[in-house]
Amino acid sequence: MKKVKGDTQIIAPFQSHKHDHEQCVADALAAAEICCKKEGLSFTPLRRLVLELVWSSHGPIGAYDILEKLRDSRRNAAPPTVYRALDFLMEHRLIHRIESLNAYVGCGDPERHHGGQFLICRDCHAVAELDDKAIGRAVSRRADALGFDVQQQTVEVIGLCAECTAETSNG
Amino acid sequence: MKKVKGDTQIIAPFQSHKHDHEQCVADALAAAEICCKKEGLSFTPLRRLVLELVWSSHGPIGAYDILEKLRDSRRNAAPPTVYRALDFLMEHRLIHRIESLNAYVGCGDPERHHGGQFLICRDCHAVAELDDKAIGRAVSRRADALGFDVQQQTVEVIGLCAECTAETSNG
DNA sequence: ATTCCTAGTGTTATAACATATCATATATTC
DNA sequence: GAATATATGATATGTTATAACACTAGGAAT
Ligand SMILES: [Zn+2]
Ligand SMILES: [Zn+2]
Ligand SMILES: [Zn+2]
Ligand SMILES: [Zn+2]
Repeated sequence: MKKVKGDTQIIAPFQSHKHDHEQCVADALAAAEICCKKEGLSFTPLRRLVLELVWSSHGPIGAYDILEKLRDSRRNAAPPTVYRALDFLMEHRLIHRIESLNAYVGCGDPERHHGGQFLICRDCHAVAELDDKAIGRAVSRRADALGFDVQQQTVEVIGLCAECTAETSNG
Repeated sequence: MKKVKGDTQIIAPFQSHKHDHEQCVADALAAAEICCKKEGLSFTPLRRLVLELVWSSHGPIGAYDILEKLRDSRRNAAPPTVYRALDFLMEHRLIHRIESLNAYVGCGDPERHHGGQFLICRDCHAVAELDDKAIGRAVSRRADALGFDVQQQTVEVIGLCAECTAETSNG
């Protein structure tokens, strides 16, 4: 996933179905290393491995799917093993949780603080991560009008990505 | 819950902590009766009771909490009893599911088609249901720009409602 | 009226997701 | 190196949701 400097609205775009995902994973891990070093966090092998598994998935992945893969290298991993790593990664914004799927996805830009806005393809499970100011503002405006003090936003949009739409209509 | 004709943006506003909730429940059940009759749906006693339990709760309520209350009158109710009723109610838009809470809440206007946008108070668990065009447009605009075909939106905002904010700051 | 079908519910079991608790190991700090 | 804090191991349990099959009541078709 490549950052697009200057465009503060798209944290992570949809990737072509054929892109080099190995590179995405490598980049994300490198970014996480830097991020953790900068904040003095202990990015242990276990946490690193869980992050790698999350990124390796083609889309949001469930905790128990992570667990299953994790057991390839850590035979006695148990649910808490995974959930503790996920908690760490979420706390430090290296991953996000997709509430509507009970699943986790790598964050496209851990260094920037942002709420989660996601477009999720029902077909290929690709995810685009946004930090769309217009959406945020629209929410804030309505909340303000009602005297509501916003603490956390969840915006998850399910649908079909451009590639899948094309493939479907070409059939 | 009173409908505000002319304002198409707020499906169901926050209610005062002291409002007559019995009346909300009664109104909602009456609306559901009409809605089901109009569409030729069988609004059975079980489904009616589950809807009543959802509405009776002060905020979003979990399936197993519904189950527990349901057992007061239906001793051998089991999870499928509840989930089947919830499925029916959701399919016909009489309730919504709050993804971020794994909980269910009565719909403030079942006759109008709308996506779910919710403000949820962390303190008193009150929920305001919106159909804010500005939010919807902001999402659509960004989705269109990415060639994404939106099928379903989840917008759930956690925070503090006006009354709770006031109570908190007053001490 | 008998047969057939369907929608709704009952019943049991299990899948899927998440946390509590206590023990052990491994780093940091002094 | 002892004390402390952090991380992980291990076991059990809690919470949310669905699968699978049986039974019933009521309407349509013959
Ligand atoms: Zn990729
Ligand atoms: Zn797709
Ligand atoms: Zn509604
Ligand atoms: Zn409140």
